[in-house]
Amino acid sequence: MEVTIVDSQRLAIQKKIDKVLCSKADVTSCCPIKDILARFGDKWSIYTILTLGKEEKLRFNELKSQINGVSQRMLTVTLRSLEEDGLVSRAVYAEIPPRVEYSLTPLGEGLLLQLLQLADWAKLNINQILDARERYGNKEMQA
Amino acid sequence: MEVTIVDSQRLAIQKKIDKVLCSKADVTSCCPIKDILARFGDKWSIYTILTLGKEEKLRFNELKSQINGVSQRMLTVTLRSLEEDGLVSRAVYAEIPPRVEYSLTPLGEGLLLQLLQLADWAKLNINQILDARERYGNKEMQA
DNA sequence: ATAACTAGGTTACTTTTAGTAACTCAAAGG
DNA sequence: CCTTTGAGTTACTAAAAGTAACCTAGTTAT
Repeated sequence: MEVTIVDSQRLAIQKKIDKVLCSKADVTSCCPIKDILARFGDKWSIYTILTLGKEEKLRFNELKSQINGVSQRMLTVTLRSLEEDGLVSRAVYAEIPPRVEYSLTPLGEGLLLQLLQLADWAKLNINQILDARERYGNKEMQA
Repeated sequence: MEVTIVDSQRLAIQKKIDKVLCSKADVTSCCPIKDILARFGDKWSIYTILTLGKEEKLRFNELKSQINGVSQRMLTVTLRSLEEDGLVSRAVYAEIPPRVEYSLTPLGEGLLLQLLQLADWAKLNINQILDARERYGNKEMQA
């Protein structure tokens, strides 16, 4: 149970990594994984996608109240960038007061499914990570 | 091919999301997915994990030259935080000039496998995202 | 013997990005 | 005519990412 990657897997993994990393020269221009991860590196994007995943449509203030701690500006900025990438769609109804409904696009739902897979791994391993952090903290103390 | 999530899946997904989001109150304290994603939200962590995945051990400057564009400080900071979380291990040899070897821990290799899965999705869908961005850019122009 | 090189960092500084608080719009209700 | 409502902006501050120059201590080259 010590080794996660066995030698037979290693070669295939190395090939895959090479493809993911693209050639060294143009990491910034073509690397899809960087692009995708940059998308939810900021903490609000994940919550926004997950929250929108629960109900098919949500209005701005419904989202704001369900995503605990987000400010208006941060939610606006997050939604705009998700919309820009085609992960979230925004429907504006010309009413007063205004009504705007947000929902995941099919592409956004696809990403949601990936996030949930990652969440499964996270749930299984979070304790190992927390333990490691604690050990590291103790080591720091001594130094 | 339009709809990614069919109704039969919807309920299971909603349940999963609820678990992932934890209760609204303690998002900051317990949410594993936030913790995991926060880990490679910064752009260098992904590259570091992927690069370490290719070879079992790498020295500081080998890493630095393989991760195109990273500065010494950023690599140091990134490696320290990965080490803190138990994803990367750091072996120091008391020589002059110093030798320090970095490698993925089993936990880190587990995360690597997850990242590669995500990369598969990213590769399949990056064009849709780039197209959406272009459309959005054009819409902006008109406004 | 001193200048430059090495590996693996730090320190001090600058630029981006995240985040907060207060303001806007236009109509409806009191 | 003053407040409320929903969905945002604007102007500002705090925090994070990133850069450039420096450090250490022993080895080789001049």
